[in-house]
Amino acid sequence: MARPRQFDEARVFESLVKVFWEKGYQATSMQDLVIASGLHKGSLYGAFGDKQAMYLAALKHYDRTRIQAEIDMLNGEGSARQKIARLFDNVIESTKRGIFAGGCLLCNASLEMAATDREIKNEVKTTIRLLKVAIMDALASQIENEDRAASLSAFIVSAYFGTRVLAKGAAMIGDTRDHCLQLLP
Amino acid sequence: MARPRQFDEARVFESLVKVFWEKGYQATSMQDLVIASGLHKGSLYGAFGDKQAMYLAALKHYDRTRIQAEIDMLNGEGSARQKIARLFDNVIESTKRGIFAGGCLLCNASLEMAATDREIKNEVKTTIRLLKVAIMDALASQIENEDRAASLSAFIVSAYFGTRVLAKGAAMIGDTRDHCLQLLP
DNA sequence: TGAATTATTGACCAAATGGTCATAAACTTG
DNA sequence: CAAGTTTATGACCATTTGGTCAATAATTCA
Repeated sequence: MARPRQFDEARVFESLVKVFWEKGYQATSMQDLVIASGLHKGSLYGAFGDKQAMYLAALKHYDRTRIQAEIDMLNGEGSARQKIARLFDNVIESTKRGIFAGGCLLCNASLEMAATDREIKNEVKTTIRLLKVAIMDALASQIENEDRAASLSAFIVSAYFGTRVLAKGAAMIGDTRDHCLQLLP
Repeated sequence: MARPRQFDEARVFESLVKVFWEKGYQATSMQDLVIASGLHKGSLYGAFGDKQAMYLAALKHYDRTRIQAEIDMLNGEGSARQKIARLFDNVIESTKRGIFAGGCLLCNASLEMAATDREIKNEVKTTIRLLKVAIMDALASQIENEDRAASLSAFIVSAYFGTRVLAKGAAMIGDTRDHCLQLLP
C-alpha cells in the first residue's frame, strides 16, 4: 500500500454532479470542476482519467442517488396511484424549489451525450430501464395484464422525461401527473 | 443602397440549423459553422453578431419550418385521433430514419439554453405555447369541456417531448402514442 | 464616372481550453 | 528508519476558442 486518498470521494462526486447537472458537459470547464471539487487539476486527472470519465462518474453517482431514490420510493409502500403521483410531484416540487430549473442530469445526459459517447448511452439506457421496471412492478399490483403494465410503464417514463424538458422552457407540468393517473384503474 | 448579400440566406439558415441540431450549442465551434455554411467567419459575424445570435436565428428557423409543419398538420384535415397519432408517428419515423437520433432542436434548446439565455427561453416558451394551442384546437372538435382540452393538450406536449428524450437514450417510444390516444374519447 | 455604402475576406488576437509532467509529500511495510 | 509506492501540487503546453479588423470588392445613386 501507499499514500491514501486525502479527499472525501463522496463529496467530490457530489460536487461534480452539481456542476455537470447545472451546466452540462460542454459548458463545464476543467476550471469549474477544480473550483467545485476543491481538488487540483492533476488530482482530478489522476483519479478519473479525463473529462468524459468525470462526467460518466458524476452521472453514475446521480443515478445511484437521485434516480435510485425514486426507484426505492416505487418499491416501497403505497398504491400504484400514490407512487406515480409522487413521481411527478417530486418534479413539480424540485421545479418550485428551483433545483436547476427542475432539470434532470439523466435526461440532460441522454440529449447531450448519448449520441456521441457509447458508455454514457449505456448508462442512460440501463438506468431508464431500471426506472421503467420499477414503475412496472409498482403497477403490477393493480394491472393484471402484463403487456399492458409494460407499455403503460414505458409511457409514464416518457411523460416523466417530458416534464423535465418543459420544466426548463415552459411551465406546463401540472396536468401531466393527473392525466397519467387517469390511465390507472 | 450598397452591395447586396451574395449568399443564399435560406440555405445558410438551414446549414446552421443542421449543425446546432446535431451537436448542440456548446459543442459547435465557429469552425463548424464556417464549414457548414460555406461563409467566412467575418461574414457570419457581420450577418448575425455573435454565436448566440446564430443559435437563436437557427432555432427560429427550425421553429418556422419543422415545428410549423406539425402545427399546420394539426390545423389541417382529419380527426383529433388521426392528428395526435400522426404527431407521434413523425417522431417514430424520424427516429427510424436516424435524423439526429430522433432529436428535436426545440427540445435541446429548452434543456441546453433556456436556463442561461433569456431570448432563447422566450422563443422556446412561445413556440411550445403555439404547439399546445394547435393541439388544443385539434382536440376542440371532440372535447367539449374547454378546461379538459387545455390540460390534455399540455399533457400531450409533455409526452411528445418525452419521446424526444427517450429517442436518444432508449427506444421506448412506441407505446406513448397509443396511450395518448386512449385518453381521447 | 465617382462618391458613398455595404459585403467579403482571411490574417490576427487574447483568452480559455483540455491535458501533461516533474517534483514533493504522505503513507505502508519490511 | 528506509525502501517502495501512491497521491498532491501547480507550473507548463499545444491547441482551440470566440471574436476583431483593416483592406478589398461589389453595388447604388447622383
